[in-house]
Amino acid sequence: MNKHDQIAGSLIEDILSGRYRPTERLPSERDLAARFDANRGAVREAMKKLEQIGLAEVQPGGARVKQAEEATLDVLGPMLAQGNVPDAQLLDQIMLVISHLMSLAAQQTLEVATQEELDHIRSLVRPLIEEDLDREQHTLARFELMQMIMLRSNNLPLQIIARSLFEQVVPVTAPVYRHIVVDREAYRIFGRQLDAALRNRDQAALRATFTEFSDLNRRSMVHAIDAMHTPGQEAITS
Amino acid sequence: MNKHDQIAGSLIEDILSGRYRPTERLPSERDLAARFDANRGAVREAMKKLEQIGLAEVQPGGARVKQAEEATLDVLGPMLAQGNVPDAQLLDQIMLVISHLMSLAAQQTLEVATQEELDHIRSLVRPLIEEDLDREQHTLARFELMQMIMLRSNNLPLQIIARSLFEQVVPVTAPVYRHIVVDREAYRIFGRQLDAALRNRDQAALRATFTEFSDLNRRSMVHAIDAMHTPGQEAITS
DNA sequence: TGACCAATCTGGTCTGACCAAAGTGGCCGG
DNA sequence: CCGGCCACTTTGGTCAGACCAGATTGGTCA
Repeated sequence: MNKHDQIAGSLIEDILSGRYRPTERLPSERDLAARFDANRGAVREAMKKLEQIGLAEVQPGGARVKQAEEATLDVLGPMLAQGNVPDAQLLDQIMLVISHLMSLAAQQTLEVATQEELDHIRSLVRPLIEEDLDREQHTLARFELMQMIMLRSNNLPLQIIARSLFEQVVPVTAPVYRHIVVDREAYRIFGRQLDAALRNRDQAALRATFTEFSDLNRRSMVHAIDAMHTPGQEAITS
Repeated sequence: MNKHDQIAGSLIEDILSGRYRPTERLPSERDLAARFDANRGAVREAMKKLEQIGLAEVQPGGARVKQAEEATLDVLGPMLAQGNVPDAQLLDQIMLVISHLMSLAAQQTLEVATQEELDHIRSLVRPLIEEDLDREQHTLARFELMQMIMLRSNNLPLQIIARSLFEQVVPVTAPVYRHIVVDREAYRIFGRQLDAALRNRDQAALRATFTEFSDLNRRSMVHAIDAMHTPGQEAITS
């Protein structure tokens, strides 16, 4: 791995775990270079990364630690990655936000999308209702549906936020997916409601349904993580 | 100004204005260094910034331009700053998202905040109802109220997203504020509804009211920008 | 014509140096 | 003994030059 990524990762972990506290000064770049047996340039790259994430503020005279509330979205990934199992509460918060953004996107889509585009979206809903997809296919179909709705909302900020959140969440949740139980029947019901709302161009119904749809994703995810905390018989194969 | 910020700014403008198109290769760092009469290190810093914003992808072999949909939230600021007057549609989209996030935050706050915290929030609503604030004070009071609700929602991702969006919006909208007409009476009405919803811990009412509250902010902002497009002097009708 | 290969170009990294500004501690005057 | 001032040290910021590994490219040869 890159040396500056190692350094950044180590510093991020130090900060998130509380070994360096907000407003505290970080060691000087030269000291860090010595500690990590690295070039000062490598340390500077690492500090740049910390600054980008929003965990540190680098100024002539020294760098200071900032608190998570002042950070950027990029801090969520490292925060989730702390510990063996992703933090369920934080993940729940993220997915709650995603859920509401999806709902907003659906509403926007209904406002601006052409009939053809709506029909295309409905064609993405159909497999969730009719076909008997395995877990992977089902997950893929859900993602595709959400992506398309985001795209058709034609709302750039919305798209960017949603994608950024997904990028933070996906890497840490990927290993969780094998623990997720897909409630196909629930998705079928929501699929039918979604389809009807799209067909009738019913904003209120669409919003409500989509909120439930996203919440279903959310609950099953958080549920799977809780299950990982209390491992059952499923041994993790290497 | 920093040389690498100049370079980054110039490149960002080039990309956003379409002089470099997505998937196109950017000139090599050495070429850019020559063009801007700068050190390659400075160019590299600039490229790091482009990468952070998400407008370029730097790889061994060359850097390529990415499209805005693949960028990060940080791209919104530069996008808004393009042109003399902020893009009204983009700003409207951002504030629509903010509006919904605020509504979500209000709902969350109602769920998790203590009675004392709720009372504190109500005390922030009161000036909007009772006192006769000038434009600046009124704006400040609104900001303070929104910040507090975000804080009390106790939802880190929500706080981060909202703050990030504000950071993108505030610099470009600051000069707009003098054109904003504050509809105090409308705010009074919403203030009373907000206060009632907080007092009764009425989630539905709070969400609905807060959506309207945020939408009022949104509309007045977009309206002010439209006004800037057609300056007051009734010179020539095109 | 198509596959292969070598020259070249690219970003990635390192070294070492100098500068301006912020932080530090000692010194001097009150 | 205390407080303000000043010089010194440390810090990040910037630059120049060099080398490396991998990607790109264009020519060559089968």
